[in-house]
Amino acid sequence: MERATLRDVARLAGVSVATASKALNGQPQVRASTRERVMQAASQLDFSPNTHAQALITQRTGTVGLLTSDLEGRFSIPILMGAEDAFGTGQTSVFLCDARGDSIRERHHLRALLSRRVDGLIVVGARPDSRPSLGRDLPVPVIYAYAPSEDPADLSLVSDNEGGGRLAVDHLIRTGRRRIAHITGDATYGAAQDRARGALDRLAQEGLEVAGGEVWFGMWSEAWGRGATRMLLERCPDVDAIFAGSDEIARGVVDVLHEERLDVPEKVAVVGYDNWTILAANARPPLTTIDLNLEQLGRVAAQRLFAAIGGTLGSGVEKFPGKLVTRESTAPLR
Amino acid sequence: MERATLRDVARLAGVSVATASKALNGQPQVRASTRERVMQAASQLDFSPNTHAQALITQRTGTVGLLTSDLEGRFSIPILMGAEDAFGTGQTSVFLCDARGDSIRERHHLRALLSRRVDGLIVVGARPDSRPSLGRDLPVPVIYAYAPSEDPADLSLVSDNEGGGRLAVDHLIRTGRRRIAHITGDATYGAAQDRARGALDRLAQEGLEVAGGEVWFGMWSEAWGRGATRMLLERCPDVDAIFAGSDEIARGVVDVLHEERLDVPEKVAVVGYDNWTILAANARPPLTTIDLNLEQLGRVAAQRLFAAIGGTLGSGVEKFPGKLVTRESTAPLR
DNA sequence: CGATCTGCCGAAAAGGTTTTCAGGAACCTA
DNA sequence: TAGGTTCCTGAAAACCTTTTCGGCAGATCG
Repeated sequence: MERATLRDVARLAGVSVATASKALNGQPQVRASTRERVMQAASQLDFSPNTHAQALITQRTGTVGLLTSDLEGRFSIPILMGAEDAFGTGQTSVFLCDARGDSIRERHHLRALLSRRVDGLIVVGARPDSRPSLGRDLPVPVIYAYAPSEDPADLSLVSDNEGGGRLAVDHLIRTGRRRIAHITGDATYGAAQDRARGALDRLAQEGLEVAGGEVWFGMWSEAWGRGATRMLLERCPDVDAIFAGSDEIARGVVDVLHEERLDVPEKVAVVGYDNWTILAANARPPLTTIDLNLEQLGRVAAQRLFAAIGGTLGSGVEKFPGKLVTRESTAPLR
Repeated sequence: MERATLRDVARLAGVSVATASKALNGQPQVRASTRERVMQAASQLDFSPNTHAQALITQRTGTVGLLTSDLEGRFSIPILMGAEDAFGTGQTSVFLCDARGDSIRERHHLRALLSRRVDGLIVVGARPDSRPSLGRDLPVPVIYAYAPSEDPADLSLVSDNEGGGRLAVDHLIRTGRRRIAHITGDATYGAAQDRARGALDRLAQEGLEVAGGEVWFGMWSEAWGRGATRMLLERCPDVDAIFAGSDEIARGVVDVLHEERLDVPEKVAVVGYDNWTILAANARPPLTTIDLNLEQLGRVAAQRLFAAIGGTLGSGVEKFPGKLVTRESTAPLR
C-alpha cells in the first residue's frame, strides 16, 4: 500500500500544500468549507503525516527514550506502563532500550537515542541504589526513576522506602501487635536499610524494640525467608508479627509459620513488600504488602519530562510514598 | 549543548557536505586523507547524524514497533528482550506500545507507528490463542508472536504446546513413572488443550492412560493446583507423577503434596510449565519445568522482520519447541 | 469612486541528510 | 601535444512538512 503525502491530499482537495497543512493542523486562516474538503481528502487517502519531516522542521520528535537496566526485573515494567499511560493517547511514543546492566551498552543506546533526537530520557536503574549520572551536558532533559542519579544536579524520582517501612509497622501496631520482627534482604541495598530504618523508627515511636533483638538482613529470596524465620522462632517464639522486606521473603516466612502450625494471621501477622501480585495474592493466606506505586512514579516522570521539554528540569531526589495493600495475612489481634 | 550538523563537520574539515557524508558513510570515492579529516572533525564536534533527515531520504527509519497487549504479563517481556537482542548492537530501535487489551487503543497505536514510518511490526498477543489480524494491506511487514493471527495469510510465530506436553511426559516416563496425572488451566485456552493433547499422546504411545482417569482442567492458579491435587489424591492415591500446566499450578501441587507428606520427587515427581523463574526456582523443591523459549522466539521474529523489510514475508504459523529444564522436582524412581 | 481593511490562499524557504552527476586535476598513452 | 583515463570533489535535487509573507479579491468606509 503506497503512502499518501500531503501533496496528494492537497491535489485531491484542489488546494496548495500550505493550505492543506494549515487545514489539518487547525490553523485559523482557512475557510471552513476548504478545511472540510481537505479533511475529506485526507481521510479518503488515509493520510498520516510523516513525523520525520515534522520533526525536521519543528525540532520536536514526540518521542522519549526509556533506558532501563533490568527489563526482566519487575520494577521497570510498571514504570514503563505508567509513563506510557501518561503519554498515552497523546502524540508521544517511547523507545525502549535495555542496557542489560552493561555501561558500554548503555552509552551505545544513549548515542542512538540522541541521534534519534528524542525529546527526553527516562533512566530506570536495576536496583534502588544510586547510579552514575549520564552526564550534565546532554541536549535533552533526563529523569532518573527508581534508582537515583549520583549527581545531585540531576532530577531523580524514587520510592520512599523509609516511609514504606514505617507504613508497614504502623499497620501492624494498629492491629494490636507488639512483638514485631523484621526479616529483610541484602544489607548492601540502600532500600533494605531504609525500610529497616523506617520500621525501627515507628517502633521506637511506640516505645517498642524490634522482636528478636535485631533486624535480620540476608538475601532477597524465599529460602532466606524460611531460614530466618526458623532462627527467629527459636530466639523469640512469642513473636506476633513479621515484617518482611519483600514478598519473596514473606512467602518463605508464611511457609515456615504454616509448617510450625502458627496460624497466619491469628497468631502471627505478616506484611510483605513490593506487592508483586503473583506472589502476594497467591500466598496462603494472601499477603498484606506495601505497593511501591511505580506506575505513579512512571506517570509523574513522564509528566515532568513533558513539562520540561524545551524548558528546564528541577534537580534533587523526590520520594514517592508507597501504599499499604491489605489482604488476609494481617488482621486485628483478638 | 547545541548539536552539530553535517554542515558544521564539513566546514571544520574544509570539505563540502556531500564529501563529508560520503566520508562518514564509508563510500569509496573519497581520498583516505580526506576521510580522516572528516572523521576527526565529526568526533571533535560529537556529531551524530539526524536520523529524521536520513529517514526522509532513504525511506528507512531503523525502527520497529512492538505492539503488545499485556505488558504486565510475563510473556511479552522475554519476546521483547529477544527482539531487542537481535536488533541489539545494530541500528534498529524499538517502539514499545501497550494496547492494554483494548482494540481501540491498538488501532490508535498502530496509526501512530505507521505515522512514524516504522520499518516493521511485531505483535505480541496476551494469550496464546489466535487474535484478529491487523489487516492485509499494511505498508510494512508484520509478524505475530506468541498469539497467532487469525488470518493464515499472516506470519505467526508461536510456541509448540503440544510438543511441550509431550516433552514433559516423556521426561517423566524416562524417570520410571507410570501413573502420571495432568492438572492444568482454563480449558478454553488452546494452549491448555494442546499441552494436554501432547501429554496424552505420549502416554498412549507408551500404552498408558492418564492417572485419575482424566485431565484436570481448571484455572491458572496456585489455588486450583492445590484443590485439584487434593481431589486427585483422593481418587488415585498411588499417583507417582503430576504434570502441571503452569508453574503456578505446580506450586499449588507441591504445596499439597508437602502437606500430605508425599515426598517430592521420591514419591511423586512434578513437572511445571513456563519456567517462570521466580516461581519455579524458589519452590520446594525447585521445579523441573518446560521453558517456552520466548527469547528465541523474539530473536527469530526480529531476524525474520529484518530480512523481510523491503521484501516480503512468508505466511502461516511456525511452531517453536520448548525445552525441558530439569531441577529437583523430578528424579529417577529408585 | 478611491482608499483601506479583512479574510483566504499560495509561493517559497527551511530543516539535515543522501545521491546523482558534472567537472577539475593529475596522470598516462600514442 | 592532444586526447583519454582515473580520482576526487562539489553543486544541486530530493525527501515531506511547517511557517512566513506577499498578494488577491471582496467588503467597508469616507
